[in-house]
Amino acid sequence: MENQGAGGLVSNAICAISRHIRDNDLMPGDRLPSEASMSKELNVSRTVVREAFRSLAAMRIIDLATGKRAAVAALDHGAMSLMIEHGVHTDQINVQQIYDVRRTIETRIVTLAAIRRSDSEATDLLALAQAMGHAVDDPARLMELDLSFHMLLAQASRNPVFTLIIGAFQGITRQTWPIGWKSRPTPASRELMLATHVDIARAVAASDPQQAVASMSLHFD
Amino acid sequence: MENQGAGGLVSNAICAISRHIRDNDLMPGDRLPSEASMSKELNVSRTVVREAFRSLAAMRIIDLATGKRAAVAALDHGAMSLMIEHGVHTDQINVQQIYDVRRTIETRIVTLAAIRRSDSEATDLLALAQAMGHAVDDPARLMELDLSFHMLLAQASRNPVFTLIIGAFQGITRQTWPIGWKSRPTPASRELMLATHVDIARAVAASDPQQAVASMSLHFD
DNA sequence: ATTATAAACCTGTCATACAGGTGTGGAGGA
DNA sequence: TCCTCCACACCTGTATGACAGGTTTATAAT
Repeated sequence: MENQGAGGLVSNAICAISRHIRDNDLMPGDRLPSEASMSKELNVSRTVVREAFRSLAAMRIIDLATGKRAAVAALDHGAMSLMIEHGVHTDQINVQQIYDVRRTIETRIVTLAAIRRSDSEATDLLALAQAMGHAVDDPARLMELDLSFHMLLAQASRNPVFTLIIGAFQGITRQTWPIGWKSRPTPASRELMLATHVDIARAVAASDPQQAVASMSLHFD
Repeated sequence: MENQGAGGLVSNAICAISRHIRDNDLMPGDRLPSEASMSKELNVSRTVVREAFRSLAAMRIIDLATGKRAAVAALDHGAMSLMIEHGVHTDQINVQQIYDVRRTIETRIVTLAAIRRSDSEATDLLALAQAMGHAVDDPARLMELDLSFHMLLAQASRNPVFTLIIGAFQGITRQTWPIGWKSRPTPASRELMLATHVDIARAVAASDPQQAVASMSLHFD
């Protein structure tokens, strides 16, 4: 992929495994060679192969499980979530910047979702928005519903990259959401926030992109 | 971070190291404990600690170097790039979808860049756009200039998350750019594409967000 | 005080061993 | 012939010990 003959044996092994996936057109779920056969093929110790596998697993490119052989992984935002959290904790990213990205992306997402959503997504979205209204007194639950709402919206956009990015923000959002909630102390402002979600869901269900964007803008103010 | 008492010793170690970074407020460049001391503290073998370090290094959360102790890493898109490439190679993402995300994001980027760009960024951007004009016959070089152009634009937006995401697309773009270039065979259409970049650079230099967005839209058509 | 050198420390890699999870094929029964 | 169950082969997870080479630090010599 990038390092070929240098950079340490582990890097080489990572490249070799990645190449193996590409060259054999492996799809998610397909299994890779065992550590032993890999180490024989590359003429390195099992240690090296193991560390390579671990590295790919950390990036969620492959799945590891004891006893079973490694398998190609499906798209997953877990690793990206950790990376974003790291950036925030080390003051390289601030929450406001993430908010700006989310606004940019979710504006596009909601447009696509209004056009491409399936019927079941429309109903689920509405159900989530309404469930949020019933969880005003349970912040933890409310937060999870909020996260699910935006995640489902992203899925409805039918663009996995959007889903990936929104998912990548979940980790840090879980840690900062309560702060935002506390900054909205009056019942009126809280009701407004919940109403916004219902509006978005309704606009998406009605396949009305413009109304959806308008509601989303409100949500981010 | 997430797994506490379960999921394998390596996961535990990863969490412990992450926590160590957060609890001690380590900043990029700060060094972590050695593998040996870590393994003693966590009561696991050095093998486990090593695999944990490797995992964090794969996500570019820490930097490893032989002889030196591990250090907290600066934000880097290398890992995300690999993840995106993996998604494309396994048919979980298609290039068109990435294009849509780029368009969405770069439209916002160019607005911010027009507002927040430094003077040197404005000059560099123009220089890059013009250099592209002189490299029409050298596709490889042209591509790299193109990538640098959009990367610099992202940096000028003063939002590292945008920079991160644009950077994450570099890997796959390097593999698909030539295809797009070939689909633009006539000199006229190629000139147009180059002119678009100059237009963007000029609009950003002139601090004219609306013109910048207009030029960017053209670029994506 | 500066510099050269040696010792201490650290990571990269290997070989080996063993516990425990997984999958498969074959033996035996219906 | 087909199904069930089990033992065995295979595989991963973890530990230990060893050694080569790179890095840092402390020491000694100038």
